[in-house]
Amino acid sequence: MDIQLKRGLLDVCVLTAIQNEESYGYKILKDIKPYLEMSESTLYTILKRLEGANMLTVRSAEHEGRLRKYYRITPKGTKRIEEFKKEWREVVSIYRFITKEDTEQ
Amino acid sequence: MDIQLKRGLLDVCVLTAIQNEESYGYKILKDIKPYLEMSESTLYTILKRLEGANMLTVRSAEHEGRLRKYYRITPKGTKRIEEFKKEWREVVSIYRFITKEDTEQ
DNA sequence: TTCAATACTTCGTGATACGATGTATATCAG
DNA sequence: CTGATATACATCGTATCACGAAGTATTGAA
Repeated sequence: MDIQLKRGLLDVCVLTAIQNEESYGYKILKDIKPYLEMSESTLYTILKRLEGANMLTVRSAEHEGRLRKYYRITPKGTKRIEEFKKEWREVVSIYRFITKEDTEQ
Repeated sequence: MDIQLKRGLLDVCVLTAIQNEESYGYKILKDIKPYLEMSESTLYTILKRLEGANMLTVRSAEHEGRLRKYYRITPKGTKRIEEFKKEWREVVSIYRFITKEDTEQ
């Protein structure tokens, strides 16, 4: 899938993945992959960014000898998802513009 | 509208605007604006990029004392639009992932 | 012991949208 | 005549960002 087209979806996908219960990097990646290909470096970059924007909080915990960082969504993160849904209407109207102009169908 | 969300739509919008008949920068901008806010510098950057990618061709012509550059779509440009439409299905499936996870509705 | 899976990190790079700024002409109101 | 607005295109610098590459470290199965 075209990178540019992904860009507006990545952040919201990550927030969605931790929306109902806290999760950790590796699991988030697995959960998202069936819908959207995302590399590890991309995910951890996004998690840092979302943390910086106060859209999620982090806690570290040890799980079977390995470090895990659990991410939990904040109200600001939830708000971000809601805003995305509102903007989606605009996206659909742009999609209609693109398909409407196609007289060849 | 969020810049990131725009990114995958801009190129295709511009191609759509010249899909049925050749057009020029200023007119393309006006045609697209009702659907999607785009600055002049962005448009001309995109037109250059699409020209470099052989998705459109350019011819210069004088119109009432002013220079105009007319842009015409190429088969490669048309193909780009078609590919976008195919990718759209993936985008919709991602949108469903985002809304489906929302148990609060 | 070698490999895959789990788990997170950092660095560098290329792509790109956009604001700011500039050039130039036509038109129209005052 | 003057100033503002619309038309029309161009360039530069910057900030954002996705990603590949490479690295660290543990567990468990072949």
